[in-house]
Amino acid sequence: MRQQYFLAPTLRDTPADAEVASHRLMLRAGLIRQLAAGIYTYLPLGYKVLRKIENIVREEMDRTGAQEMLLPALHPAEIWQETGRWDVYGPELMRLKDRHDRSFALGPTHEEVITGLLRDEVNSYKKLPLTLYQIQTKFRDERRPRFGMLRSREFIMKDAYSFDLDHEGLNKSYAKMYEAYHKIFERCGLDFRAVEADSGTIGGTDTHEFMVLSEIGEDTIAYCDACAYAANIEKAEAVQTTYEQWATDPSPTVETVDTPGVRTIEQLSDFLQVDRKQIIKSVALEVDEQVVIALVRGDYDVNELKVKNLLQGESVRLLDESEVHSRLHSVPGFVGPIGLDDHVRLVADYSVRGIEQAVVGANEQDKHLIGVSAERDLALEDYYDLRHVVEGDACPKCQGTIRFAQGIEVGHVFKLGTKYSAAMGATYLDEQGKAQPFVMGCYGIGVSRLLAAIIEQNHDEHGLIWPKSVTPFDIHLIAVNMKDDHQRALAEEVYQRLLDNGYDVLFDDRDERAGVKFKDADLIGIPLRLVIGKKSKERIIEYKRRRTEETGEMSVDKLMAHMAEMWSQL
RNA sequence: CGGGAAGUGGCUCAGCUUGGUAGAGCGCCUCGUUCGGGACGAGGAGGUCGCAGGUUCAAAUCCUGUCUUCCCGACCA
Repeated sequence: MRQQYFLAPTLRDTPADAEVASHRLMLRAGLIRQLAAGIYTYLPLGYKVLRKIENIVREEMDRTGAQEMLLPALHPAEIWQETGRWDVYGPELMRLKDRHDRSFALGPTHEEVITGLLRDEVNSYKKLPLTLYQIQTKFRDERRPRFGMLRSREFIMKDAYSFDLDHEGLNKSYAKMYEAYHKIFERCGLDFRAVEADSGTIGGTDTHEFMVLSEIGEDTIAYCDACAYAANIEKAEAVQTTYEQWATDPSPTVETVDTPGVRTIEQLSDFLQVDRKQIIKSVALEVDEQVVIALVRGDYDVNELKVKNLLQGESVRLLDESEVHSRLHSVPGFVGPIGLDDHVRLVADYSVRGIEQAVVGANEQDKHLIGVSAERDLALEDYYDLRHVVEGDACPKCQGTIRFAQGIEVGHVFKLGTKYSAAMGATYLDEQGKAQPFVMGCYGIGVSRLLAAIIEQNHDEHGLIWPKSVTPFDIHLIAVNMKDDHQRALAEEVYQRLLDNGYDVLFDDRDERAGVKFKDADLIGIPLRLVIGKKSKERIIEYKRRRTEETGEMSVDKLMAHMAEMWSQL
């Protein structure tokens, strides 16, 4: 491609609205332009990379035996109503009406559509297992699109769906995908971890997220410094903490003390001169319709998701201040586990077990209770893992220690089971002629997010640095001075020879000064650069590797041998 | 949805406090000089100052409303 007419408008100044590196560089290097919040145009350069990523995904999917297809992006409301997700999915579902006032949605994911298809088209155990996938534009009306392509409202996703006879089959399909995902992200040149996760609104049991390690990642990963254990912080197991670690003398009787205006654990710890570990934190939640108080030791935080999962609820949220009064008959900042109404469900984290002389809220303005014994005074049936892990926790799998890292979620694999097939009556006939629901898995990769994640891990202060596998061009050929006849002629010759030998070349044939060309080349980040300049009369040209900045010279007559060697070393 | 910031030519921004003529740098076009890390000179094109309403003889500037974008939080595949 000749750069003179190639639409890759580079910017000298950083667009004011771009904060994160990938967004900034994609705009500056001319990969994308923004149309609206979370909605982007892919310019030729950006689209070229995107297609390379798609092809890696496609190759690895095909290798597992999955079949590519394309489902509609526009979905009639009825199919979403069948599974109940028309209501459950909420405002993130982009909805619209046609001229007859019929409701539609722009697909944010395709469980309904694919399950509906299989319900009609596959009826026999003889046709299973089956895995189908597509690479397609998805729509999600994010509350807050941000970080450029990392969280957008219209994005490109690869979604795959497996259909099996039973859970054993699902496990095999899942394992294949899990392995394929590793290959895909390795081929993209990424530093990533597969982590255990919560399944969220898509539903299902087992699930892993694929996280690209990055400081700007929105997810926190808890990983072990000794073994392979890694989990999203929302899911990470907290090891049962034992009584002996913080036991104090047995409690005397419970007393009420005045604590005017003391509302936080920190203030309380200062005010009463007690260790935070001696305070029992009471968090007021609603799980589905049920009011729940979750107890955790004062130096920990409640993981709401764990509370929801313990009670097998569908939703969880904090009660707001007015609800603490109206539904809990307590006072915000002074909520405690003693003297609650019967309808309130009390659950406690392992860390609460055995605390003596504890401090808790009194459910009265400006009052706390002291001298509480968890065993004696709290009517607890049992203790559970309800807290967030913290750095330094013990690993749940080995003797190691938990550390945190930030990650960008680029892939997610779920075992759905029969959640959708049962809801939609999607069944096959087994060998006994009996109808059985498909046992399903679903597997997503945010392809456009992957593009941004690759950039987050592959750039420097000058611009992009493409991994070989996804680079938009193989070689950036620069003629320093297009007005010099020797240089121009040699550049044209080299360009043709590279093309003839199968290299994809961006040829900077613009009538620009050398500095402009070099700056743009650094910004665009093609891994190999060939510069045709002063020594063109001697048929000598220079090369530079973008990533290492290594430079050198070569004779044009040995061009192909050199290129083959340099390319193989990338 | 709560909090904060910002909308002036393609990009980065000044002007607004104290109302009166719309500016700079980069980019773009023409000519000349230059030509290995974002050149220089001269000339030129390009802007209903986000939109609507109000105040005023007069609004980019003051007032009200509204839309959009970004950041933090809440929320979330």
